Amino acid sequence: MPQGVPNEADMYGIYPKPWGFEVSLSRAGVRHLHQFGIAQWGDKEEALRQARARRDAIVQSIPPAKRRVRAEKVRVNNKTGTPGVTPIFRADGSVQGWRAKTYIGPGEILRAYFSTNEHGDAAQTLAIYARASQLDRMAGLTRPHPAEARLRERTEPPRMLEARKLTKTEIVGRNNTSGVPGVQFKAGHGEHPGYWMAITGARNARSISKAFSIKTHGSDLAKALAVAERVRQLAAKSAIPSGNEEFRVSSSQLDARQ
DNA sequence: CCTCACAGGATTGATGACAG
DNA sequence: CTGTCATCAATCCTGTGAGG
Repeated sequence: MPQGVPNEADMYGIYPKPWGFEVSLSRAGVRHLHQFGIAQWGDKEEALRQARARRDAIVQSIPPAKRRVRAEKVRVNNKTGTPGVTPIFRADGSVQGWRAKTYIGPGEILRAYFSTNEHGDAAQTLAIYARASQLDRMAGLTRPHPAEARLRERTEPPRMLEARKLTKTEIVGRNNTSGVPGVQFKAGHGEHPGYWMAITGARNARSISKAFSIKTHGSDLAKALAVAERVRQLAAKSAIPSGNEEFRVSSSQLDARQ
């Protein structure tokens, strides 16, 4: 359908973002927008794969409008009540005739004219019938994008999403120094070597945190204790994730030390 | 500070309306 | 009959604010 400069075929409806990819398709006035962050899906390739799968699912489940339906829609600037049918006026303002015009495709515009001299009041009706006849020549769906039809008519269903989306508490921030979300290093004052700290935010409450001194536990154990504390904090928050490799590894490391 | 949902503006081609 | 302009609707793109 009418559009800006179309994306490359494999990127139809997909827009790269600094943080990942956005899927944005519009059907029947409804915008279908989904975002796939690199942090949530592990890497850029996986985020793009997920975005494509979602895009394909939308394209295959929601076809674009039929061209004929769109052509029959009465627009706000229509003055006759019948799209494609317009009166032709003489210089004195009287109606000279009625015309039906329909755009079928490039280089194929159907036109029919009915003068009031020849047909009288029936000219408008004849033009309306002609318009209906012209619309019978209009087939197919609107083309939102050159690649849309190929994607929609693909026989195989879109690949289902195998990867698990990370929750917010599992996402490792770009500036995270520990590799574990919610666990961070805090420098100590003066000669103190510092701390490993677990911190978890709480909805409608102050965040909870606990520090483990490197001076007391040593760097590795302090970090492991902070990771374990983070797990405990998440459990207390009733949001403990399952099957998270990061936590399993960290917990086993802690177990080996105790 | 980061992610993400949401909103809205810019851009563009298809189409209707209209003038000559 | 033909050309031009206005409008529409979808894609493309950017900004903002909530939540963590």
